[in-house]
Amino acid sequence: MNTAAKSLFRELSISCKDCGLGELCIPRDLNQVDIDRLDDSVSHTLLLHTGEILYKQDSPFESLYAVKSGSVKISTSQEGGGDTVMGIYLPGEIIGFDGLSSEHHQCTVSALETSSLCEIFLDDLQKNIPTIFKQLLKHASKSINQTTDVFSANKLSAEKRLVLFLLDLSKRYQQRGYVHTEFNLLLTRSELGDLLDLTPETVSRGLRKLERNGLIAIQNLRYIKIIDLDGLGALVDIEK
Amino acid sequence: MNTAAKSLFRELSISCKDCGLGELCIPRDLNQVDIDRLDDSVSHTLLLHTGEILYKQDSPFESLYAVKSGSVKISTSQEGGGDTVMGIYLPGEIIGFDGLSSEHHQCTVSALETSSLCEIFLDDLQKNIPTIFKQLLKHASKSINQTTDVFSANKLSAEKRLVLFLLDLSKRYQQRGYVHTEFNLLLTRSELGDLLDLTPETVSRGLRKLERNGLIAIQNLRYIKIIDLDGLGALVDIEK
DNA sequence: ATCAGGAATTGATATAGATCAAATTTAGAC
DNA sequence: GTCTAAATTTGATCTATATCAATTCCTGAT
Repeated sequence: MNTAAKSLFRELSISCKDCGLGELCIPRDLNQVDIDRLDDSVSHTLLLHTGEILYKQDSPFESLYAVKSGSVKISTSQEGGGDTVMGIYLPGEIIGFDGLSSEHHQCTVSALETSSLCEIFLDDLQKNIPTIFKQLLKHASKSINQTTDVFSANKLSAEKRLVLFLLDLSKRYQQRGYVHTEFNLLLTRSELGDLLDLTPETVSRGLRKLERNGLIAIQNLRYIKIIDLDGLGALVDIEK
Repeated sequence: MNTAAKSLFRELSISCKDCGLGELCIPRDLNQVDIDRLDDSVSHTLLLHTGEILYKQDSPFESLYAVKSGSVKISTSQEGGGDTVMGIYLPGEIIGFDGLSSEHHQCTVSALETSSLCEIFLDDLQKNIPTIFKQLLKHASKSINQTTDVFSANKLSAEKRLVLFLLDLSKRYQQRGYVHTEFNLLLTRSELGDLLDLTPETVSRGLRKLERNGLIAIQNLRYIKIIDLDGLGALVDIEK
C-alpha cells in the first residue's frame, strides 16, 4: 500500500465467497476450495474517500486492487504539467496492471467517491492458486480492450464520443445491477474532456445539446438521466 | 491456429533456450528447468509472409504468439467499413491478449514482412510452469502501457505524433539490437495515419517537412534514415 | 521492359473544435 | 446562511488538419 494511502481504514472483513460482486470480480470458474484460498491472498477492505489516492504514478508496484464499491479514476501526469484522466473503474474491475511491467505504476489512481477496494497480493496468489492466473490475464486483457475502445473512438466527432461514453457507463452500471438510465457522471467537464480528448467547453456544449434535443436530462451538473436510450444509440450506430 | 493461416509453414524447431531473443521474450527470471518446460508449451516456429493473416477479428482465441522475427500489425475493422491499424509488434513482443477476455479476438493480426512466430499454448503453460504466469501478466501489462502511450499522444500536434512514432520505433529497434538510425517504416502513409489518427496527406506533409528540415531522409518512400536524433527529440521534449 | 493501379505528393478550400473572454452557477469553508 | 473560488456556460474568433482534387511516383504483374 502506498504511503499516500496511509489514511486508509480497514473495514470489517468480508470474504470473497460472500462478496456481492461474485462473478464480476475474480471468482469465475473457481471451485469452493480455490475461493477459500483466494481469501488468503486478498486483503478486505480498504476504504478511500473522495479524492484520496490509492497509488501515485512512479510509485513501486506492490499489489493489484479490485474495486469493491464506489469508483476510482486513473490518470497520468503530463510533462506539460496537468493531469490527464485515462479512465474510470467501477465495482468488480481490477486495477494496477499498469505497474506490472516496469514494477512502477504508470498512472495515479484516486477515488471519485467514497469507495472500497480489495488488495490482491500477487505472489501469495501465485503460491495459493496457480490456476487463478488465467483469470487475472483475462482481466488484464479486458483492460487492454477497454483502452483500445477509447482509442478507436477518437476519430469520431465530439458528440459521438460523448454519447459513446454515456452509453458505455450506462452499460457498465447495468452489468453491475444498478439503474442504468440515471447515474452520476463522476467527472468534471474538464476531466471528461481529458478522457475524450475534448475541451471542457466542447463537453459542456455537447451535453447541453443532447439535453436540448430531449435525449438526456442533466441535474445538478453531474447527475445524468437518460431519457431516450434508443435515440442516443441512433446517434452512434447508424451513419459512419 | 486460424484457418486463415493454413499456409503457415513449420520451420526447423529452435528451442527457447537457444532463441536469440532471450530476455526480450518470456524467459526472464526463469531457471533452466523452467525454460526447458517452456519449450513443451511453445510451438516453434510459424512462418508468415507479407500480408498473411495470423488470426482474424472475432475468431476464437486459441493461443498467444510471440513475434520471433519480422513484424506484424494489429488492426480492427470499423463499422464504417475500413480497417484501423492499432499498432505494430516487433520481435520479443507477445500478441493475442486481445482475445483472452471474451475468448474471441478483438483484432486482426497480419504480417508486415516475412515473419516467424512462436505459438504459446496457454493451458499447457499453466500446467507446466505455474510461475510463468507473472511473466505473461507483465507482457499483458506492457501491452496496456503501450496502448495508453499512443492514447496520450493524441492531443499533440500532427508533427509531434509523427516524431514520437519515429522515436518509439527507433528505440524498440535499438532494444532489439538492430540499427536504430535507419529502418523500414513498414506502414503505408495511410496505415500510419490510422495509427496516429491523421490523414495520409497530413502524414506525407509531416514526413516531408521533417526531411526538408534535415532531420530525416526518406528513401523509396518507406525507408527512413534518422539524421538528427537530438533534433527530433527536441521537437517533442521541450515546449508543451 | 512495359503497363496499370495503387500510393504518395502537392495545392486550394472548408470546418470542427480549440482558444480566448466574460458572465453565471455551484459547492465547500467558515 | 454567507462568502469565495472553482466549475460551468455561452459567445466570438482562430487555426490545425480534414477534405477535395489533380498530378506524379512506385511497384508488382505480365
